[in-house]
Amino acid sequence: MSSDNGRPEPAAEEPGGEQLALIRESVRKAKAPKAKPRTWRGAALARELPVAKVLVDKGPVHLDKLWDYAVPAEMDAEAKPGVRVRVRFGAGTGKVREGRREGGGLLDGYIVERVAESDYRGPLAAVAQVLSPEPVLGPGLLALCRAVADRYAGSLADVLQLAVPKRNVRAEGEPSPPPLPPPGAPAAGSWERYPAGPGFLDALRGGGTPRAVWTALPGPHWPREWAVAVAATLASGRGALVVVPDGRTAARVDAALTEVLGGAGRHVLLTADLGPEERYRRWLAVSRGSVRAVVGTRAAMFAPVRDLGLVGIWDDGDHSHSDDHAPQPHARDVLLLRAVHERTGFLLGDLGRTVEAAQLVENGWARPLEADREQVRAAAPLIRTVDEGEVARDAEARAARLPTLAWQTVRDALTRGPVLVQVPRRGYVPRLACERCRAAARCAHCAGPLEARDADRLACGWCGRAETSWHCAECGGVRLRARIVGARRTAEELGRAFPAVPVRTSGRDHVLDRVPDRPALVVSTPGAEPVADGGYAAALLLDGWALLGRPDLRAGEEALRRWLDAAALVRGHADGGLVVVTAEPTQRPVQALVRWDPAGYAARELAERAQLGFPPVSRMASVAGPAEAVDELIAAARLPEGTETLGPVPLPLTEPGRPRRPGEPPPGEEWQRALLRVRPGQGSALAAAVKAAKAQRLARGEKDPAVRIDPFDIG
DNA sequence: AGCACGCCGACT
DNA sequence: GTCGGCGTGCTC
Repeated sequence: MSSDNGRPEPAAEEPGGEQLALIRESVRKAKAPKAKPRTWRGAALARELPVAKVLVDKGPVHLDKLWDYAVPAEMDAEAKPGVRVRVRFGAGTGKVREGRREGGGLLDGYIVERVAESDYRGPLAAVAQVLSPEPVLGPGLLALCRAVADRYAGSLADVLQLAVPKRNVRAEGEPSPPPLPPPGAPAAGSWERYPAGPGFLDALRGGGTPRAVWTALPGPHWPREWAVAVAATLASGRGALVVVPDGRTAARVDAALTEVLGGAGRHVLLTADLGPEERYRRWLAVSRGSVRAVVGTRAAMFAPVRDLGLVGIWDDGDHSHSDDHAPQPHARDVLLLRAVHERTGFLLGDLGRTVEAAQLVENGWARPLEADREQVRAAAPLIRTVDEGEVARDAEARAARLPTLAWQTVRDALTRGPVLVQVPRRGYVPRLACERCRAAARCAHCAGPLEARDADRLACGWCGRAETSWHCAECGGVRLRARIVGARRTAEELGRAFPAVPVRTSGRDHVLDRVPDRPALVVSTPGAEPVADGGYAAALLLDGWALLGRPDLRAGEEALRRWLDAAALVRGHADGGLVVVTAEPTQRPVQALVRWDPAGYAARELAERAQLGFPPVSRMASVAGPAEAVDELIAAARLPEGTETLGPVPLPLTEPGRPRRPGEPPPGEEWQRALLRVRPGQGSALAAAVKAAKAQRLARGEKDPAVRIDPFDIG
């Protein structure tokens, strides 16, 4: 019964599509293009609801609407809402010539709805084929995808490609296991360490929808705490979804869930490294309601969990939470949308705190879920700082390239266990800073970051204005210093210094998961730190200035995040854990680390962003493309009143050979980028205006600039 | 994206 | 007079 062939041979064997195509052709022959809709009545159409509203999933963006197709009677049973279909699209009108088949190419899509009548004034083509009877796009998932598309000024089709996995015939053919009954309520366990912890769990267990920003205590307990929160939600008869930045973390939470839920039947792990087939198998288990708890990486944010009671995200500052496919939705935002639309609880957990999380707390949408100061002090290691200036003055340190305190700390700690050494990755471009107070140099007009254009010319990276008489807004200084990325400290160097101790490395290429509880030096780049089974005895966080000097609005936040992540792997103060960070002790992120006060840091940062008109308080859209395209899009958009346009400024050329990231010019093309900035509360109006302008331009077949809402990687 | 239709210049 | 340029617009 295969119907996939390109040969239009025996009409009898080809159900539906061909037959209706013929009918339609005869209609066209019989009468002029317009009028006479429904002449195809009498064909073998479904008796009830013979019209399918179809969402075409590939092809040009402006097809971002529903199209009506006729449902042949043979397909009636299978052509349910949510199933994948193929339809003929385009160019159908004129091809009456003999010897050629009518209709344009076959496009994939989904049936969104079955209705009784079409309001399209013309003959309907038929659904060409139901690809599979599996309803993969339910009403909830569709509504979510629509909301995400609007939020990001993107097309529904683009979002669907992120949300619905590719079909796999084998996985789809298998039944999913029957659902297990909800588990019993778990004990609060280490959640007791947070005053509001047990109450949060009680609310979940009781069917409530609590919302919290959770600042996790350093140490190894948070994966299990996630598992307990999920179990409490399952106990209420609802589902739960937790999104984490990477597969390593997902595996840790998955293991904790298996433990807490007493087996693997009630939850699934959804990560990219499963491969398409297994991933689809698990996704189907969720979609079919046989599993109601999901932990996974960012694509799992769309998982169609039935009767969702809790959405969670861990470490929302990690860049992996932002999808790199258009329209680049961020897991935090998608889960926020789900929490609102699906009326669920919300838990954002982090060792630190992003400015966005601080905003959720500040505007009262979520409650802080934090431990008392004494708990924090006991769980966190002791933090010592070594000033860069001190390193320079200390002759011994300069020779050894490590300050004395760091040497002593390592030597001492190595008698008690492994020592972690965090070394920034190379390739960070430092930004310009005041020589006296080291505040970032910002544009006097729009507060964008100043950049050195060539030899001595300064210009703003946002609005492009030249700066000829810069002076520091903080201290009045007039001299800038451009910092240079220093040499990377290598594992070999440390190996020579401590010949008796094994040296392990973990970085982009080889990421270690765990290291045993034995003396060893573990050299790692930020984000790749292995977990030490008994906690590290100490950690060195080297070259802090390289993290702090990044030309990014989030440099401080990001540096603090990297440090907290590494320091959280070190034994607590009570167990002798010690961290040495080489960075200016006067810098705010450094002070926040020493006090272990990420919430305070984020609150201050948020206040400052508000004052300077930075995201996330102000909302922004970035528009990048060829100069005319950018200008035209902005001119055509009916932007909310008071929208500021910064730029356009030329973007750096893409070096050939390097994989191109979205929003970057193709090699050889010169692109401009403008930033649109609106006041708080106008973010969705901005997205809607840009989306409308994009659609309008695309309808005329013009090249569309790359639009990004809330870009986080700007100056 | 394709592929129509549609309204102005070089040609038999 | 006709053929044909590719500039707008539609595709169920």
